[in-house]
Amino acid sequence: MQDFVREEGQPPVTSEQLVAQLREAILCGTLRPGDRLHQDRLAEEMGVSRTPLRTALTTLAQAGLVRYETNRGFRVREFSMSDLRHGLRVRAELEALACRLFALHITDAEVEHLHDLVRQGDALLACGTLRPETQVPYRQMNVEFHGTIYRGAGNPWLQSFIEQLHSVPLVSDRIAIWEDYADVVRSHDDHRRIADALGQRDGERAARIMLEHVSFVGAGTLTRVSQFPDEFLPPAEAPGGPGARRRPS
Amino acid sequence: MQDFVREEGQPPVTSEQLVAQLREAILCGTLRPGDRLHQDRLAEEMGVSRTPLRTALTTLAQAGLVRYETNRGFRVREFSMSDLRHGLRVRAELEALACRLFALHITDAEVEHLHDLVRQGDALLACGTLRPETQVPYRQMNVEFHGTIYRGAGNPWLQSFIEQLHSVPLVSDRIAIWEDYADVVRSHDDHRRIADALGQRDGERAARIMLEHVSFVGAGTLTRVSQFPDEFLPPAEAPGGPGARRRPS
DNA sequence: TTTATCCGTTTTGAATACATTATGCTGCCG
DNA sequence: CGGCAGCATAATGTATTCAAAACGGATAAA
Repeated sequence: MQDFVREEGQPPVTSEQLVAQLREAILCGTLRPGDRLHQDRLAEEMGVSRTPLRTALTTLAQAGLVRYETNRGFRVREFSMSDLRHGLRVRAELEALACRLFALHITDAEVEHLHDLVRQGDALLACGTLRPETQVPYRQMNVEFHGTIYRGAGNPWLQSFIEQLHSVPLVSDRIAIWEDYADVVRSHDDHRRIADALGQRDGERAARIMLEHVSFVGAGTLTRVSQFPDEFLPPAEAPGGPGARRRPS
Repeated sequence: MQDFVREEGQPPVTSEQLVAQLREAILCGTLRPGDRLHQDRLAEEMGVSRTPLRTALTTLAQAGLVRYETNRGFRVREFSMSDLRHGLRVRAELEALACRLFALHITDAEVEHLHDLVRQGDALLACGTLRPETQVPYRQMNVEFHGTIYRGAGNPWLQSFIEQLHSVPLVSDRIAIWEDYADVVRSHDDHRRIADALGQRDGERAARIMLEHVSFVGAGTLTRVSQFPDEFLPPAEAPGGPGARRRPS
């Protein structure tokens, strides 16, 4: 919530730290899509002046997390279903490309790391059902699996673009919504095959699987989002009443 | 270098205009890679205070045209050959994807526009040789051809990423270095075939040609750049003596 | 000769002050 | 009663000021 407030006598806050805090607040939903970002208010809450705050907001605007209109300030960006679909389409394609590139120079150690992550997932899914306490570690494993591949590709542009997409709330695997155990098993099996294909230096096959993998998982997420748009998408005015999310004045 | 100076009594300069001016200066080479961007000096040259200038520089840093180090200021980003190769690889792939997506919903009018651009190129190349005065219009045609496709794809993320790559000095077609007439003719023939394929709604074929097209033209550019690195790339430590643009390694 | 350190200068980063633009209300007019 | 002009308010954009960090050179010691 308003965990922005800075302790007294702390090292001075830099605008870079503000970027991190604001990004976190946006991705966590503390700041909701469409929210107006009053500079004076925010600056006071975060314990800085408007200057570094504006710097941070400018950075986030360029990164696409907030929108800016001249003389009308910043507000948290809203993502339409269309935005999400388009983002997923490109992410799928880029991560597939990452597979092709990675396969060209992947080391045995990297292959082993991927297999290791697959084994972690095996263990988490071994119980035969979706348990709440396995969600977080499974998600971590998933993020690490994808990250290993697109970082390993060794193309800084590719990495940058994929990371931009991963910072979009619902495009990232980070927020994949798992409901059906069978789907998770299938998705995890994709991981296994991708690791195998990369182990055999078959980038094309890995790319094909990755393309389908991201597309399928993303489609599932989008379907669930469209069923319950209130929980994920901006237009939903918080049902918790007007008192919710009130900032201290 | 300091052609920034603003007329007196003009409408106030916004930081967005500064972004445009600085981008232009960087892409044109007025500001050279590695150049330190002194805030006081630049601000005075451009007739504004440091505040909006810093905003503009922050934006450009996020866009990747300048580099920023805390407490050490901004400097024009240097691109290594590796950066350029990686950028081209991704651009080729993304523009190919744009072809596939565009083919799904391209209109007859859009097809006609592409054919029209091809005809413009035909006219410019009709004389059978590379004439200096045709370079600019040919380049404009080229930029418009590619832009029509990747904008027409209708995917904002894809468009954004491609445009990011086009703002990298040597990755963009904007700066393609044409030397061999035969190469230009071949490149132009690629355009013709891409337009044909899109006219037949054959996105796959258009994508294949586009991938090869961008790769081939880019490779040519990179080859020429590596032959005369001094003219395009920064790392060439000027052997012309210590007075020239010295930087600590 | 080389290296380390101190101190003044320069430059950046943040805070404050000022100007400009948008916003919202009131009151008047049709 | 609806609509619009005008003013008061608030919020943004820019300029200026202040503080902290980095740079550079001179000096002193090894």
